[in-house]
This record gives sequence, C-alpha cells and structure tokens, in this order.
Amino acid sequence: MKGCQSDSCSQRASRMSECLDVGLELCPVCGDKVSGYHYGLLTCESCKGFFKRTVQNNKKYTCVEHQACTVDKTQRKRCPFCRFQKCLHVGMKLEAVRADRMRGGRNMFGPMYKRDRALKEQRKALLQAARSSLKSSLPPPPPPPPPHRGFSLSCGLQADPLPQPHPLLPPSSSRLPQHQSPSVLDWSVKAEPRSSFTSSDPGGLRLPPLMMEFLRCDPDELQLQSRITARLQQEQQRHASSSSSSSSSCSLLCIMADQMLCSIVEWARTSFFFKQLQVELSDITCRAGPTALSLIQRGQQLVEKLLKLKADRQEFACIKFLILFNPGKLVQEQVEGALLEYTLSSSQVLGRFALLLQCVSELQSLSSLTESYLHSRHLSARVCCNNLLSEMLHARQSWTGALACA
DNA sequence: ATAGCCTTGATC
DNA sequence: GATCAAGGCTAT
Repeated sequence: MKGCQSDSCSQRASRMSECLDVGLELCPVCGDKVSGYHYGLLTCESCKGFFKRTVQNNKKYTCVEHQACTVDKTQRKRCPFCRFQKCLHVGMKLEAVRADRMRGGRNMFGPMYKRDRALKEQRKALLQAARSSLKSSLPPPPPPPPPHRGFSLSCGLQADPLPQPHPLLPPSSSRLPQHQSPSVLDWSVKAEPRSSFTSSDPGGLRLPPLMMEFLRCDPDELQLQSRITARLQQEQQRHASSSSSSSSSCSLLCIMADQMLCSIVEWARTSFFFKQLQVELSDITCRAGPTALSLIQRGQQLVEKLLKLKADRQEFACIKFLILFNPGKLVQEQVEGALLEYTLSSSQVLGRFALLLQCVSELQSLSSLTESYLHSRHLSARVCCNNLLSEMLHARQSWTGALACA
C-alpha cells in the first residue's frame, strides 16, 4: 500500500464530500451505498470492481440455481452469474470498460452523468416542494418516540398521536386536491428520459431500479386472498362440526387480521430494506379509542381515494414500504424518490405524487388507530384468537406495563 | 475473488 | 487547479 501523500489526502477529502453527496443513493445492483458513477450509472465500489474484473478478464460464470438468485449486500458474493446479469440488467455499460486499459480521463458517458446529476437535482427540488406542500396541509407531526430497546412487533404500525382535525381544514375525507397548494399540485412537469431507467414493465413504462426491487418481493395478492378464504372456511366448518353457535363477526375479523399479519411479517422479512430497519419499539401510548364503525368508514374513504387515483401496482408497492416499514430518513427518501420518479414518468403531473403521499399519511394514522382499537379490545378480552395477532397485542400490553413501571 | 483505497489523466 | 470516473494495488 502507498503512503498518504498530501495530494492523495486532499483527494480523499474531496472524495469524502462526494460520498456525502451521493451517499443517499443505493446501488441498484446490491443496495450498498454508491460511491459514484461507474460504467454508466451510480453503483457501489464493490459492484464497480466486480463489473470491471468480469469484463476485463472475460469471465464466464454459471448459476447452480435457477438464474434468479437474490443479489444484495450480504449475498452478492454467492452467485457471480446472477450478479453480473443484474449489473447488465440495471444498465451497466460493457463499453465503458476500456479495452486498452488506459487510466484516467473521461469517457463518452461524461455528458450522460452530467444530465443524470441535473435530473437528480431537479427531482430533489420537486420532492422538497411536495413535502412542504404536504406538511402545510396536514397536522404537525408527532414528537419522536423515546429511544426504547427491543423488537417492534408493530410491523410498521408505528403509533402516531390521534389525528386532530386541522383547524383550517375540512375533515380528511374531503381533503382532496382543491385544498392543496396550487403551486405544487398544478405544476405539471415534463418527464425526461432517465438514463438510470433501463428496464421496462410489461406496459413499456420505464421503472426506477428500486421500484423493480419492490415488485420483485411483492406478495401475490390472489394467494393471500385464497389463504384468508381457506382460513375462514375452516373456522366456519369447525363451528358447524362442534354444533356451537356460529363464529362472531369479531372472531372472523380477527382471523382475517391474523392471516394478513402473518403475510405482512413474511413479506417484510424478505423485503429489500429489512436489514436496514432500526429495531425500535413503537410509541406505546394509551388513549381513548375509536369505534370499529369509524375505522371501517375511514378505511372505505381511503380505498375510495386510492381507487379514484387509480393507484397501480408499482405505486402500491412503494406505499406499502412507506407504511409498513415506517422507514428511517434515508430509506424514506429513497422510496419517495422512486415513487416521485415513477409518477412523473407515468402521469407527468406532480400533483399525483403529493396525493399519494397524502394517502400514505392517512394510512399511517389509520393503522395506528386500528392498532389502538385492537389493543383496547385485547385488554377487555374481546380478541380471543390464540395467534400472531393476539401475541402482538399481548406484547404491546407488556411493553406498556414495563414503561409504566419505569 | 472480493472490496476498499490509490493513482491517473481528460475535462471543466 | 479541481473534479471524478477510469484502471491498479493489495489486505482479506
């Protein structure tokens, strides 16, 4: 290894500031932090090196599985075949690896990198505008939760304070576009072709790499529906055979909730950002709860809003990450960035992104209220299922007790 | 073989 | 001179 000469130290310092700048991006191949533009797009240092070695040495790999291995930060070494396929799939350019091995200088992709940077800046500004618009139309955010230790069973159902009606706004159900800041919602922008978008969905629309990851781990909704139906039928048969009274609506609801909870946990555990999650306990507070009817009504209003927006599978996948993972700032920015990029390229209207963020916010408060509701039912022993749902509610009760003692 | 750090050199 | 994306080096 060479010593740290004064020149290389200054270069290192500038590289550090560069890393801070691009540090918010994740490598489209493995999800590691990117270190700059390499062979056509922003990637991490290890995928840059891997791509270079593979192309320079004309390596041929084979996959011992089914050519569909997971490529993430921890498993990227496992299957070089699938890793290299993913490098090509996300758009790394073979022609950027120099045949003559000439060092230094710039290549033909310089202008492309510059354009991509400018677009990223534009996207950042749009994101901030949409966020500030959302903030001004919603009640102030809750104070940050205390730094508890322990595993969160909330599965992203982070408890927010009860949403107070905003003094300046009508009820949330009618809080639709007309109440948004016109400067943002009426601001149509041209979706320019994105150099980093290299793959298309079946409809021919180019998708951000992060969104492709979300779709890859997206559960099969039909499968979930049939599982729930099977569980409900099983329950009905059980009651019929034991000649007891038919199952109550509450117990059927609990079975549905439990089955969905299992699927959510299953999905979350295999999802892209799972390893980056900060393990923290939900903000556990006791408070007056809503009624089942009001929750259902709010849920229906939200469903209507999403139907009206015609939210598609891609957008729904992002919303699920934002809601259920309740991710940290870095992940939140990534997911929101992918969603913004997608809505711009699919609808070309920024207002759509702001409306989707509103739905996310509404869903967050609704899930928090539902959790409170189920918890209160649990305390009054009206949630009787011996399953994951009751386990979650029991854990919440234990933590509430522990915090009260502390 | 991998991945982090270093050197190089065209371009700004 | 600064930047930054190439290739190179080397500890693991």
